[in-house]
Amino acid sequence: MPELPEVEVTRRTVNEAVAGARVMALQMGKPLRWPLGCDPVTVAGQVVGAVQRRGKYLWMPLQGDAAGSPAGGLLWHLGMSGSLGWWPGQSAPARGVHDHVELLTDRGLLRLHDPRRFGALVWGPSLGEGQVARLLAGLGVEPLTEAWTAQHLHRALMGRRVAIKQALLAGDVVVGVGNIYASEALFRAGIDPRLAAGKLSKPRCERLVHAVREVLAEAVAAGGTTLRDFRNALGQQGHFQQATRVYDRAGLPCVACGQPVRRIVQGQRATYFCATCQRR
DNA sequence: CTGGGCTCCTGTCAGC
DNA sequence: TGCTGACAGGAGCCCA
Repeated sequence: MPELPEVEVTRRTVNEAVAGARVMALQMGKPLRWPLGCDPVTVAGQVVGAVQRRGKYLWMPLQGDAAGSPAGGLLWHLGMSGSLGWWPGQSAPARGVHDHVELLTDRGLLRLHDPRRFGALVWGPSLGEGQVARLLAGLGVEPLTEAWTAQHLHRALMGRRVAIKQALLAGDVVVGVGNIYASEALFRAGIDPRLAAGKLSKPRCERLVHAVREVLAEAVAAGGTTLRDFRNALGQQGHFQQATRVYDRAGLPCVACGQPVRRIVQGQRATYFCATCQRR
C-alpha cells in the first residue's frame, strides 16, 4: 500500500499525535516481517521525539527519563498493507484481528493495522540515529531533496540493463517510488518502462527526475493514494487516486492521446503505460 | 556485481 | 452459492 507519499502523510499525522508523548507500554500481537523485537527493552516511561522518514521507513526516536539521554527508538515499515492509526485519550475501539502493534502513550493509542503482515517494527535501546543509518545504508537518495538530480540518476544507472521501471522500484537509486508512482512518473516523463535503465540519456534523466519529484509532491499534497484501505493516522483517506493517469487504467484511453493504456508485467509487478506517448 | 524469481500473508474479486 | 485462481501499494533472500 504505502509508497513515499503515504508514508510521509502518515509521518506527519503520527508526529503531530505522538511527538512529546510518554510511552506507557508497547504491545506486540502476531509477528510481523522481522520479528526482531531485539533486546526487549522496556520502552515504558520514555518520551517520543520527532518522527522521521527515510524512504518508506519511519523512525521514532525515544528519549530516556532523567537527563533526556538518547534511548534508541522504534523503526517502522508499513509493508504492503500496513497503516498507523491514532486514537487520542481512551477513544480507541477494541483491538481488531489485524492490529498487530499497540503503542500506548499518555496521550492516546497508536496502532499498526496490517492484514498481510509484510510490515515491520524494530526497536531497541541501541537503535539511535547512527544504527538506523547503518541499517538503511543501502537506500538510494530521497527524491524530494536536492540530492535527487539528473546527474545522480544518470550515474547510478550507468551500465544497468534492468528495465527503468524496475530500477526505480529497487530503491538503491532513489527511495520511495513504488509501483503506482513508478508508472505515473514514467508516463509523465514520456519514457517506455521497458527501456534498459543504462540507456537513458542525460536529458531524459532530467525529465524523469523532474517527473518523480513532481508526482510524489503532488501525491503528498493530495494526502496520498487510497486504492483500498490507506488512511493517515487520523483515519483520513488520500485522494491522489483521482489524479493517476495510467496506473490501474488498462484498456482505458490515454489521457494524452486516447490510445488504450497497456498493462504489462515486469518482475511480477504490473506496469501501466501508453505505448504511443512513452518511447524507448 | 547484476538480474531474475520466489517468498512472506491475508483479503478481494472475477470466472466458472 | 461456492470454489479456485489471480492479483494487490514491499522488499529480502537465494541462485545462476
